[in-house]
Amino acid sequence: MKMRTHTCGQLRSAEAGTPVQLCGWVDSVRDHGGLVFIDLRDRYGVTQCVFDPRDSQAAWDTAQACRSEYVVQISGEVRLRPADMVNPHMATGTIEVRSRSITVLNKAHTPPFPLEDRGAEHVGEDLRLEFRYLDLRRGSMQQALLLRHRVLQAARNYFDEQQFVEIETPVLTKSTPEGARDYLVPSRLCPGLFFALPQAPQQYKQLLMMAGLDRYFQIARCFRDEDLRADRQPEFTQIDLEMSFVTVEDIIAVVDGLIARVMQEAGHPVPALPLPRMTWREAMDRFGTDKPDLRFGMEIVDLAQVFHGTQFKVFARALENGGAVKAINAKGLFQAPIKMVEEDWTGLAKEGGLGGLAYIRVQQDGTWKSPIVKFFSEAEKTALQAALDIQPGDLVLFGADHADKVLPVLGRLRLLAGAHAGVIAPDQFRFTWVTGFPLFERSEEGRLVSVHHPFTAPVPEDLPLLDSEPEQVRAQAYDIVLNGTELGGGSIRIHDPEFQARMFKILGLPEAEVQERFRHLLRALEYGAPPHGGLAIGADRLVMLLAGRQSIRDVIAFPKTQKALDVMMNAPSAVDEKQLRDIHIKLAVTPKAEP
RNA sequence: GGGGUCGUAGCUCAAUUGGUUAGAGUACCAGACUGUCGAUCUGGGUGUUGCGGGUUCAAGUCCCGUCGACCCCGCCA
Repeated sequence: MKMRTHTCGQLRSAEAGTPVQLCGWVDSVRDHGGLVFIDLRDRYGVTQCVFDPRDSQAAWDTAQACRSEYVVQISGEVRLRPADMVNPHMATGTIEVRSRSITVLNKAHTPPFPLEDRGAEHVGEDLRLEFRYLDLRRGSMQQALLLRHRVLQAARNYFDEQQFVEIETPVLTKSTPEGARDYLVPSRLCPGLFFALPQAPQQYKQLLMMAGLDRYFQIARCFRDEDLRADRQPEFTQIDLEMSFVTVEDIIAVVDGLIARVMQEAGHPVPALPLPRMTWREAMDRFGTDKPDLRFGMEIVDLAQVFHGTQFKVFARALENGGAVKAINAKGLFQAPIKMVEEDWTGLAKEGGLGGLAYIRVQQDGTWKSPIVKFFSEAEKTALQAALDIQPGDLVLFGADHADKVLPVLGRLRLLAGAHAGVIAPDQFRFTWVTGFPLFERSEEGRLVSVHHPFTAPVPEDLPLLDSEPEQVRAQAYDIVLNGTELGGGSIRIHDPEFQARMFKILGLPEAEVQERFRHLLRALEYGAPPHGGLAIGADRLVMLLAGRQSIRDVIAFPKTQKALDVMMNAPSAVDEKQLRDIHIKLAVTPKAEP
């Protein structure tokens, strides 16, 4: 005999008269003294079960003693509800189960927070995480996990159709000091040596191309020991892929198809393909960021022409020093609190290295209120109005300094202004590719470092600049961006061992270090490496955006808190002496007592 | 490492200028009720105001420290 014949979301009018047995959680008990109603819940839905003492006194007794979240088994018969008792808000609202017996499979304490989505949305997240198994009983959390499953399943199907092979790569691997901080795992068999958990399967997937696997993908867990954010967890999931004998165009086409498939699976409008593209330079100039949010305007406008030869010293000095004067028009925000503009936003500009933040508030009658307008000539005002399409009610924000300082500041102000104005449509999905990233940038110490990673191939026509002006060299790298979030990125890799060695040299890596860290890769390149490239998409971020959530924690079953703690399992935790002895570790600190 | 918001009943929150016995909704408990479905009605407060110290006649409120959650900067090749 099965424990249940149907699920709690399954029964309809067609089953009227059928004997059924249901299992689930007590969602609510409504005790009328005579009749008792139990709403029985499982993953699939809720079914109303009615207990009438005239049907079974024993069942009625048990039913009225049930409490929320008891796990019960109910058997009875499906019955059509009278027309005036149909509940149009329930999928199973046309029927109920006339119950003849009920078994309490397990009692339950009163939950520490309400499990109805209505009451649970404002519950402290730390409490939800401590009792995550209860939090995950909630419909909205189950929907999120279900969407995640469907998106990943759709990705698997898509890649399978495209002749990709799913291959697992090691989780115990080698530390790579560049990039993010590694999670380390001590080796018991090799005293004093450590594995690292992978930040990404980068080198393994390249080696799979050299193995001739040609098209690889993996839903890969990755680990980075860095500080957390709403969209960053120390362990996260990438949809990782790599292809041989391809150009940038081939990879973008495959990912375009994946995006379309996933959007369809999530029930969102499928974007027209190919997805739009812009260069990194254009993204920086128009949006002040390499991950532009295209859901609203307020784009950055260059004012070098407008203020050429201006009397306003701040702008004149910036332009004379090879800098820039740029602005955004925060449309309609002339009444933004002056405190926000002069303290929060100006503070942000100063953090970004600017001297301050100039602004104009355009009153409804068209007059410009601003500390700086008095320095502008009539011609400048006219040109400025035209350049920024200034209308009554607008707020114009200026930045004047070197472009690489001005642009990021205006980019961040644009996002704040857009949010403040409420013009960022939450239900829109605006994808864009960003291509042509610089290959190198200068580190704080002035050293040349890879923007992406040291295996990234340069754009061929920029090769002559490699030694003379390395910072002008563009990479064959690309990011896929959705609504201002970097979803993923990748590149065409270097497949020539001599060129790869030259790259390490340009990056200033000592030969000994190259040998220690990358010998396997350089050697593999010498045994017949195909041209190849790939990309990785942040699966958590993708699902978060598709689900309309604000945090990736909402689409991860068991996420960590901002201090990277698992407050349900209470991890990390102290270990005993013997465990430490086994792995040859001596603690330099006494662990803080656990909470 | 830095900036910010917060911490009061199981949960979500309130508590005037520092002033009586810390309240409300909900949950929970008990009772009533044969058609409810956010059931209803009656009754019940279940509290280490995160923790430690200080100021004061008096602290949920002010000060110092500390712990924790969240958001952001740095960081994330």
